[in-house]
Amino acid sequence: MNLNEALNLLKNEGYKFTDKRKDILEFFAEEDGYRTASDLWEILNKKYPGISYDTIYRNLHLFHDLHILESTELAGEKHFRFSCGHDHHHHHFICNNCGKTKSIETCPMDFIQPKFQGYMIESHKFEVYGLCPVCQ
Amino acid sequence: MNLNEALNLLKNEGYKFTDKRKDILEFFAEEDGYRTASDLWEILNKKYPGISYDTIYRNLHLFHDLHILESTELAGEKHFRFSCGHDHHHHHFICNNCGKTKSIETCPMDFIQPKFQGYMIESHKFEVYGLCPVCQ
DNA sequence: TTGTAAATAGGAATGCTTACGATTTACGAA
DNA sequence: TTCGTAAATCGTAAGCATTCCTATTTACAA
Repeated sequence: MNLNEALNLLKNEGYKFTDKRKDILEFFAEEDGYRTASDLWEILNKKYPGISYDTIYRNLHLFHDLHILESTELAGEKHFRFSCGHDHHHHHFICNNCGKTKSIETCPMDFIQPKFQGYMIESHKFEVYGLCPVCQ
Repeated sequence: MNLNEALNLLKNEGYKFTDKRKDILEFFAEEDGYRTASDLWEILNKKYPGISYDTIYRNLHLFHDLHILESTELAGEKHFRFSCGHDHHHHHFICNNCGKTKSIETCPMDFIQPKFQGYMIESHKFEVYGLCPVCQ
């Protein structure tokens, strides 16, 4: 997923193209890490003073539903990042300081699946937290 | 960790012994899964009508700090369970319906640690979600 | 039995998120 | 290009989990 793919997906699904949606997608396309709704609001409010939180959250959910963004919960707050898992399943290391991520290609489910006979597995979460080389 | 160990730990650390603390610990000792603050409030309010949420949260945090309870975040809400990780590190399968858990002894960090040269790993989260045999 | 710090009650405040009526806007059709 | 309409946004209120605060009560040691 990149910026153009996301813009095309929006158009193909029949959603309207607005400056704010473009700027939201550009924001996430430029970031390589998890960001919160208020991170996004801080940036957009410079260009669109008084932008509604409704607009922020509505579009975050829309983009998430369209799989343009993926999300995770960190410290009780939802965080979003540009989706990078369209072509292959993987997990993330997430820097506790800057929010930037590093892909982890190994999926622990490959090792433990056999141990869950009788259980219906619906999803899983594997994330590693710490400090990236830059933030140490 | 069991109920008596928890009660002794409380006493040894100099905390006062109250009926509410006893009942909170008994609640978690009887449950074998993750429960929320309001789950707990629902139960305690029967015996102590009007019990303050302050009491609930203050004690949940106390017990968590004392490692009597462990916690995780599910669907935007903090969940707590009696700690079972004192003697050995492990992860959990968590039933999406009843909250009950099953231990996972395999830790994915054993496989991926070498791939993080230059990164300072501080913590990790691995949880599997689905339906337990009873809830299917 | 009493003194005191700890614990609790009751309720207000906070922070993130969602909801909603009124207004504006994107965009296809005329 | 203009117009009509559904979609998008605004401004603000409400919801929910959680935290905070002060007055009151309680556990427990002296």
